Amino acid sequence: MRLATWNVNSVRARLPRLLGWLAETKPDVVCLQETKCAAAEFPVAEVGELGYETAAHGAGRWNGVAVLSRVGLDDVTFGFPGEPGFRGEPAEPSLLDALGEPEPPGPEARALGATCAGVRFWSLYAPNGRTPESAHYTYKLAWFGALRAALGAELATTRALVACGDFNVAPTDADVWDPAAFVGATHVTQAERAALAGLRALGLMDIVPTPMKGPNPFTYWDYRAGMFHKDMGMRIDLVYATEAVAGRVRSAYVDREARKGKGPSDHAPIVVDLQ
DNA sequence: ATGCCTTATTTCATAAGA
Repeated sequence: MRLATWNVNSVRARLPRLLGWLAETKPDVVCLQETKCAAAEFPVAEVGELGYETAAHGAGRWNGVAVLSRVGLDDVTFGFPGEPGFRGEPAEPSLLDALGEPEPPGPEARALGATCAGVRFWSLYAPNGRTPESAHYTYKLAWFGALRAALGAELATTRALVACGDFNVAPTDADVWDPAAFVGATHVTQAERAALAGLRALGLMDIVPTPMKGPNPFTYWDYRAGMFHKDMGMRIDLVYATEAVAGRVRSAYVDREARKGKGPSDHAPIVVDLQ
């Protein structure tokens, strides 16, 4: 079985490239992030022509996740139990606050679970966090905490599970092009890395992909200033798998070819082949 | 060679990304 994860940065803007990549790479299961469209707007028919079923979770211009599968797609779950929403700083006290307990914000479209060929998949798009001082950072850590609890509950009864996607955390200093450039920034803080360690403590293993070129298994390069061409990137897209899956891994690579050329996503796909 | 930011939207400007 061939599985993949890819932050496509808009599935509709990326559709020609996504279809070409699917036809060439022929993954069996694909977890997509930042689809940036409502579920009803997802190009289900187009990927269907290539043999894929779709489960899509999205609410418009931000976020959005999906799973494509040509080996079955069952038990689809939109979001996870306890998933928090974002609560920003209110500009002024709202009328609702004055009336009592404010309504908690609903979760964003950042997680979708599905079972394909006997493997439980989670396509995940972690909050960015913006800066360590931001309410978005607090939200990011809360989201990871709830994710850990939800995955832990599933793992009580599930042996084969893959939680993959854009985690928006670089696991180590080797996973950014220049650690000095990230001092005081999000994606590299101790608390974010501890959140990843919490997931690994559930029994999930980090399937580190092989780079196609150079020493760094980066998966993201900013669009600006020729960052890709200088390999000034980050490894923030991760594949976390239980032993039952990790033990079947024959190879894993970052498809940097998909980051080249006209109109790429700023993330490259990770492709994993299982026995 | 791989090439210097892109996306969707309340669109000719903005928020967000990481």
